[in-house]
Amino acid sequence: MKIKSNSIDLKRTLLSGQCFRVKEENDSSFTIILEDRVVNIKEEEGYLIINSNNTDNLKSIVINYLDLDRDYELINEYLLKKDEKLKKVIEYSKHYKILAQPKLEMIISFIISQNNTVKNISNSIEKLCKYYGREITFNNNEYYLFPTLDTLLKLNEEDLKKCGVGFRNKYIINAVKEISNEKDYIRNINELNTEEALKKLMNIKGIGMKVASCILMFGYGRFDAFPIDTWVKKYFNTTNEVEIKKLANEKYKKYCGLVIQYIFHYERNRNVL
DNA sequence: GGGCAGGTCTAAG
DNA sequence: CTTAGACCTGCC
Repeated sequence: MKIKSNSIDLKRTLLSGQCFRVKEENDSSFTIILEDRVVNIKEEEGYLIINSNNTDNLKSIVINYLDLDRDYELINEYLLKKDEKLKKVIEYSKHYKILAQPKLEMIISFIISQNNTVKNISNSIEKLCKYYGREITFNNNEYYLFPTLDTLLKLNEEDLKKCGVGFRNKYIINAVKEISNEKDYIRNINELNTEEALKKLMNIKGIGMKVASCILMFGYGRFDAFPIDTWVKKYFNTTNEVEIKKLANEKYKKYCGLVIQYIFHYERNRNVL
């Protein structure tokens, strides 16, 4: 299958640290695991060549995941008008998009991310999927889906330790319980405004401000929830999160989270990607 | 080997 | 309400 690329920069978008389960292949295509299937994407002259073990509804799933329908050009123009100093940041990030990733996976993944390195996070998630996710064969390789809520619910602390998540095992068990205790927990989050959604997520032990923001940003496409980390603090030259938040909210309004993510991307990756 | 990594919880002032 | 310490693990 072939769709227009809408000038997405696959490398920067997929390898920038927002996605923990992506593999860059030798032919410079990318393989990702998306909900119920394995998908390979290759960029070619303004188009994306898509392959998958399951072609049902594939087009709209990929478009949604890569956020291809959103007019980033328009947003970027708006932001640049608001703040000339963003020029370098936006120039670097203009073909970078915010992925819309599976929500449960985001919740668990970002709980694992706390006080951790990207490499460790990826390893843990990979093991979690390999041990407890459904196996899929694609192009003669084995892949594993992210485990379902019901499967996760059956795991004990030892099962999780085997995945190398360490002390976060208790957080995951607790989170999974909370989520399944409320009917449609995952969907209910989406009914709330961003501030309420953050609060609700943070009721789960192991989810703080940073993790909750990441979940809303990368799972729910909330461009006004944003993760403040060391890179962002460096850019603003202050460690005061309240100050950064206020400043960004006032200046960039409903795109403040996107700007923060651009800044993170720029500061963290510009020397390597 | 010690230190550290996209944080969060807990206990104590 | 603010602020140290502790925390699994793997890799530099």
